[in-house]
Amino acid sequence: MVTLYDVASQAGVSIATVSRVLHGHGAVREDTRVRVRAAIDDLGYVPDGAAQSLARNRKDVIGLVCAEHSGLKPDQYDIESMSLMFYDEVMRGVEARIRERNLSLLITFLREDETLGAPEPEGGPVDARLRELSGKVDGLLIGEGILAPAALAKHARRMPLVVIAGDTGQKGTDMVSADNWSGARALAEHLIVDHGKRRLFHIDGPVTAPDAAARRTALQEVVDANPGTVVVGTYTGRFSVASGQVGTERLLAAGGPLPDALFCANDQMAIGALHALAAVGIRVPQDIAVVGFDDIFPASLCDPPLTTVHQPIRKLGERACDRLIARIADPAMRTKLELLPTELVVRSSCGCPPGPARRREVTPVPRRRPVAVTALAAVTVGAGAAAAKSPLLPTTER
Amino acid sequence: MVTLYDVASQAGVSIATVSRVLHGHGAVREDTRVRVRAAIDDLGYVPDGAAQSLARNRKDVIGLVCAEHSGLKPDQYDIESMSLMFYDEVMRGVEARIRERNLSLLITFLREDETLGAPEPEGGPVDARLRELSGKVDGLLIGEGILAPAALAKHARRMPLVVIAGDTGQKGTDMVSADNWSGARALAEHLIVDHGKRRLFHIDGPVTAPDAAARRTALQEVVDANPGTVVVGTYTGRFSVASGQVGTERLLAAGGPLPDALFCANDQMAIGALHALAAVGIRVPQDIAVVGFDDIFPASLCDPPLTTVHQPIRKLGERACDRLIARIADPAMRTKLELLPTELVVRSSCGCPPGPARRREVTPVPRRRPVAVTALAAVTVGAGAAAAKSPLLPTTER
DNA sequence: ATTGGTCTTGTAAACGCTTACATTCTCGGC
DNA sequence: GCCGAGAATGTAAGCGTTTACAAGACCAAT
Repeated sequence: MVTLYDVASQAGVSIATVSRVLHGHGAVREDTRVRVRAAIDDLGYVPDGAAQSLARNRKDVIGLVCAEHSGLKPDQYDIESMSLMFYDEVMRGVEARIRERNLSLLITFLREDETLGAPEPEGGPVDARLRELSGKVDGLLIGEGILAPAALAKHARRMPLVVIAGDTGQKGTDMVSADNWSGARALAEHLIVDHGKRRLFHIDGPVTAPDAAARRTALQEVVDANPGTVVVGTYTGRFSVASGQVGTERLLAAGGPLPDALFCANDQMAIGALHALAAVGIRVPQDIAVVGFDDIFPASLCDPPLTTVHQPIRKLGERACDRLIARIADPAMRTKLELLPTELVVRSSCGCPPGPARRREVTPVPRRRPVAVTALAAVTVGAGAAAAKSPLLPTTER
Repeated sequence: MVTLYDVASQAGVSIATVSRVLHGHGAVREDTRVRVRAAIDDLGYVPDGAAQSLARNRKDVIGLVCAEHSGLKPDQYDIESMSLMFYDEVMRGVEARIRERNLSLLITFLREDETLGAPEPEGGPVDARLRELSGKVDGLLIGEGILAPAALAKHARRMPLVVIAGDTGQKGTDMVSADNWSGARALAEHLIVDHGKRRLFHIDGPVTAPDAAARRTALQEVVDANPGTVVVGTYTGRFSVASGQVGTERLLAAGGPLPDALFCANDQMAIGALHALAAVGIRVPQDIAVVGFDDIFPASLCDPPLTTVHQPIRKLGERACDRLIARIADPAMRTKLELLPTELVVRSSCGCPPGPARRREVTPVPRRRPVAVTALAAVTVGAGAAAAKSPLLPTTER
């Protein structure tokens, strides 16, 4: 291994001088600089990262902790696994930022069996992995749902840490999330206000999922805000295609009039619903509208193409990274939650005419306390949306 | 920051002893061990990775260098971008191995504008990034097509390095690739031997792509080996949906009898072909068969589902990682190329009946010099395949 | 020549760990 | 009680940087 000493002796200077020309810090006479550069090139010297970290007292490395969905067969993609791409996209966002600042990115996947399928309380293997990691990085980016909020907060106290797509209710930890709530509102309003749907069936996500909660609340609020509208039933799914299908089959088996629309908590379940409906010959969107959430890739491919809400995943990574870097620079900074706007993606499963997807960024709706929302929404939000005459409806298109 | 010294003084021992209980190396009396452990937990001590690396003279980090396809709009998946998932999958394979051995994974994406769209000769920005990286890792995994073979070989001489999906012709560098050649042979044989297709049109990949070359050669060999079979034309595409579409339109515009099959060098182009065919009402597979390569996710979703060849991408990552670790342990080891078997995925675009995909691992065909192949293949391979009566044909299914 | 200032360069002390070697305990056998 | 062999522990020398500080070189002004 070539070290500073080798370069120094080859160039006939001290290691301090070599270090200086390497970083352009102190003043170095032109001819010395040239000599040193020559020696560096000649020997093919590359500074040792570990020694630099030790001397500088920073690693210039940030860690990204992802949850791996292990049900997936290696080397086989399927619709379920599309949610996996979430982290791939986050990673690209993070990496872009990292690189601009000449840092490095350390990746760790946590398998589902490690995370116990549910956020780990504390002291478990994930906790240990995180501690171990903390010796190698300046800060950590961690996905939601991997560690229980309490454990997360504990780690955040010991090292710079920001949570990606975290529970927006949780305070005291830096977080960057998509504005699920406003996105779901926009989607519900599109269905209710723009399309005049009145009787909605809700295929909900797991009760433990914070994003499902946000979407659920938003739907309920929009329904409450629009008299005459009602959620005729709810099925609690598990975010999988199969559960969306089962939920729909249950609905159909129960008999009674078909609801106007199926509001699914994610695209996978919406796709499941589409399957179930197609199986019994119910036409979408003529007989019933179906909408999803997330805008996973197959959403644009299914029949009919799915109206959904797109999340700014890559941006999530970028912002989380920015936040982390800020936190590293100033550990005393106030923690905060940052909500990124989502995008309403209108295709044809909602009843809009077929054609290329129409996209509209959802302006964040300021969130009020539950009581206030119900009261105000009837006036403010409902009326506002109606007055604005959504640019996504066929009549206003173009 | 809590250091060994803090723990040592808290436990009333020397730092050497703390280090010993930390790693269970030397003998430590039970009560001391307990005292030290208590101090560690108490202070929340975590060893500093940089200091460890420096002292141990190894980083326990390996780097993965991926090429990013920059044409992609952030946050929007499309068919083209599915090839991007290649690295995501490789990464998972690598990470799995890395973790078993308690190493860390450092990720770097190279954007297309950095890689100049083509393998960089030497001394360019990628070269510099790689050198820089080499100070932070014990070894590097790098994707094919990022750096020109010569530059790659130069780096390989300076540090442990293995190429993923590299040009299988290149020697002197460790490489792990999928057996494109055997996969393409199997696919071509399925079309020609099993389905009796005689007149094939080839939608080829770019001349610069080594994997396209392997597939091209394989096709030609199978054609040569089967008298009466002919490649009626070739269009050189660019691996994109659009180029597949254009190629097919050209073919149609040229008039003349329709070939029996379209042999596309990747799935994206096959999907483009499907579009072009559907646009003029030509039915697949009744009027013409179409096959792709890679088995990207949309291949199973398009109409009809695409018969193609699946690559063991995750395994590629695993094996490359294993190889790198071996190389790090023994820098003098002979370099070698490892070919991983591919899988023939039969859906219905080839003319097989619809239904779930039938998969069959392709046994590697020993590669002979061009002359020998042509001579022997007519007997060995052709006859062999016919005798075996492919288990994928409808008649032999089930 | 001396002085004082600016440039340029060198010296040496960290940084936090591992580990070879030295030292001190402990204890059974005498 | 003393010896010697392990066992347990401590000491200190690295590992390759960065950087504060010291020192030397050079030059203009005195």
